[in-house]
Amino acid sequence: MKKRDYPKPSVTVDIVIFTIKGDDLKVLLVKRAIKPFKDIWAIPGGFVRMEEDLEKAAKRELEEETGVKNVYLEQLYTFGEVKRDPRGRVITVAYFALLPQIKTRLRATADVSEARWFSVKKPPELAFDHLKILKYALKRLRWKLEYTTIAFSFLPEKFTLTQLQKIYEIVFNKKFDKRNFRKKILSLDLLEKIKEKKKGAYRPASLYKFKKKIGEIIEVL
Amino acid sequence: MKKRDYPKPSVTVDIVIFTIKGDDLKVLLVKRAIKPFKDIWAIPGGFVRMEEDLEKAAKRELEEETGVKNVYLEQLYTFGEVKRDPRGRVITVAYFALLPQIKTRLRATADVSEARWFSVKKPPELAFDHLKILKYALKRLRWKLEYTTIAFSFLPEKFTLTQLQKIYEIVFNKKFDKRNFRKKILSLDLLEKIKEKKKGAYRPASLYKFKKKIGEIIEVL
DNA sequence: CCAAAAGTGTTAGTGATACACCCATGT
DNA sequence: ACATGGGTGTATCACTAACACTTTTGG
Repeated sequence: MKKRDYPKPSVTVDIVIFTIKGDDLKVLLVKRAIKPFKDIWAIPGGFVRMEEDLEKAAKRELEEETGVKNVYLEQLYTFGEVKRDPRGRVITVAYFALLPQIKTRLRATADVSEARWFSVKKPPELAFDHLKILKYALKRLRWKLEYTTIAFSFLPEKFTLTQLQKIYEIVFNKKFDKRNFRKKILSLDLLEKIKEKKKGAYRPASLYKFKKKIGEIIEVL
Repeated sequence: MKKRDYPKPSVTVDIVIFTIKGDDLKVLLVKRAIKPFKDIWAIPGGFVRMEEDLEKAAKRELEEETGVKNVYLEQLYTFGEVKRDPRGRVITVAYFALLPQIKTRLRATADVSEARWFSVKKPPELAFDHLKILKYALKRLRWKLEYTTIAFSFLPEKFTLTQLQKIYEIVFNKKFDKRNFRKKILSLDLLEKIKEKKKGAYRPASLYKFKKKIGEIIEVL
């Protein structure tokens, strides 16, 4: 039996890409080169192609914007209100991604004149319902950081406990007690101390690495 | 600027509807009356209409199947693999709903020859990737029961602590200690003891009601 | 008075928090 | 020798888990 073709909504994937730079949690935003919301900042995304899985579409967009592969990526929520896009019915499957503190080459594309990292503390005016999406992503990020091991996704392979603690302090925007933090992290038995030490000024810190493979996230509830 | 119309995926909402009957957690399934997967059981759902919000579509489907309104409903996940529907590209936004133990009038529709409650312990063969969706919903249900107050969504307005405990025991498929359970629940200060007692054989149990309005779910982490 | 479910406290162990000083290195 | 971040232990408190008997009612 063949079904008549009813009009269909458009489907996009948008990706809230977080990273940590300096003392700030940053989100990647793009400036729209086309209407609607021309010259307004937005969460990067694009239409889902017919022949590509949703998650693959998200990965493609992520790589197009940042040049980065193999990072933590998770589906966030699907936004499907009728009136959220003035052009017509658009359903957006939002993802969020965490990038380690590496140099990314941000790229402009046909629809986008500029891409930049913004502190989540003071985002610019955002197109569509993207502020809502960003807030939702932040909530989920904090939650995941508390109850899983995704924090490691922000770090390079080798890192110090102080670096790790700083990730938590930045994301939650508060200080933690050094001894308690270390006790708790080490008691989870997720880290391996490696011989190497961090070079640089002052007393060198021990480097650790995550025992599990990259991308393997553990619930530590 | 008008964008050319590219081919678009179809979008459906499917709803995993749970309730508790007797000593079993049940899920509502429908038998498909049309191809593909004709006469195979499936999670109820349907196409999203252009002029209706996603969540509204889910509520409509829910009411069509069960005649019930105002129940707990939450977006679960969006399934968007290319090959998940043999008819072509279909993206499914899955929801899950919890029904109190009430008499529902299950309804057949044009696409559905029958609707029935199945124990989640032994579901029949399911169409499409619906087994995956069901498993995902179960996982989320258990999680939510542990860390929020959705358990009350399974109960009528007035209930006994034993009824509440039984919900937990059924969903987690294990026994809990009566004293510890009561202590914990009561310490959350969510329940109000009401004067009424449960009538029936043996010692009558105190009835309680949830202090918050229906649908108000609280994280109790 | 018997059957059945309701109701109730204490103890031990575990994990969370609060808190301050010495150490290793580079300059 | 000093400035800077690295590294460590203990005591208290709150929460969790284990465990068994008495009470109330209907029949």
